[in-house]
Amino acid sequence: MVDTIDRKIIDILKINSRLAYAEIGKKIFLSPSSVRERIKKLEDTGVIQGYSLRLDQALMGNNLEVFVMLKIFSGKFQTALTEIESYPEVKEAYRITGQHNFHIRVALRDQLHLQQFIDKLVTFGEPTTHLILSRLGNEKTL
Amino acid sequence: MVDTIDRKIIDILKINSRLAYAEIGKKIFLSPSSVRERIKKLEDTGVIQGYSLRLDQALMGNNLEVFVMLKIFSGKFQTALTEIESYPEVKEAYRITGQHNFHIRVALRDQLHLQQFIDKLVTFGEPTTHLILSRLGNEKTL
DNA sequence: GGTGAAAAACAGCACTC
DNA sequence: GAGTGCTGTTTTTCACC
Repeated sequence: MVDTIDRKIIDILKINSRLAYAEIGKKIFLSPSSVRERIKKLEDTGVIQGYSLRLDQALMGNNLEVFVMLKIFSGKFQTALTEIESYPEVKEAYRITGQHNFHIRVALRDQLHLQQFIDKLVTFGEPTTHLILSRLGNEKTL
Repeated sequence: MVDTIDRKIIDILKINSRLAYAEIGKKIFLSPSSVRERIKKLEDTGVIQGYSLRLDQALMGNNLEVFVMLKIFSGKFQTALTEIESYPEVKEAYRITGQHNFHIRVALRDQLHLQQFIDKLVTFGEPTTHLILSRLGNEKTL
């Protein structure tokens, strides 16, 4: 379903999804229209779910990035789901196996903001927080 | 530095970074050239670090996604850094505070692939693995 | 998968406020 | 400094081979 050429295109789009089809074509020796058709097919079949961007959270005014693992209180699962989805601070959220039910990455302005955020979480679960010191290799995908 | 209009543009690009400047302009009542100028400035100042895409890892042939927390053996820190960066299975990697030194998200084909991956990690650290059951709200940013 | 032509989008710059 | 309009160039989008 996803062949070698598709993978090459995807690898290029990972690094820069705004590249012109013609530019992508040059790299893999394919005409712009063929590149476009393949990308369209990848979109239609759902392999490519969308196009996003990498941001510098510090320059966005968020000087604090943390992971929060959440152990949800019994009966609060649905609440947790809706709440987590609604917070703009949450950049990624996953349901996971293990001691905790959710794993989220959060971008915050400062310690006070973190405190306020934690205060919201404790109403439906028990959070464990880890600070993010740095991110490795910034050219990967979602 | 990043004002309200910039934030609106960023929010639009988060959802679809391939939108034309004219389309973005329509949404926020700004001319295409102004949108273009603002985006260029955001790129130049480093707020926007690049453009990427959201993939369906299952459709990419990776039916297993996991988080791995790594406690690096003493003296193996530099090795860990280089190794982690080099694995194509690693989709995101962070240095964090707490019991573990690294937190990585990994996409794998199957259980065997996971086993082989873990085998590589144990040479420089102690891994703790959590399966990812699902991802919430797929329209967020890196 | 490629080609070619029309339509759209982009990049650069001069101009206004 | 920020926004707009204009212009040449590039890219996209088709129908068709």
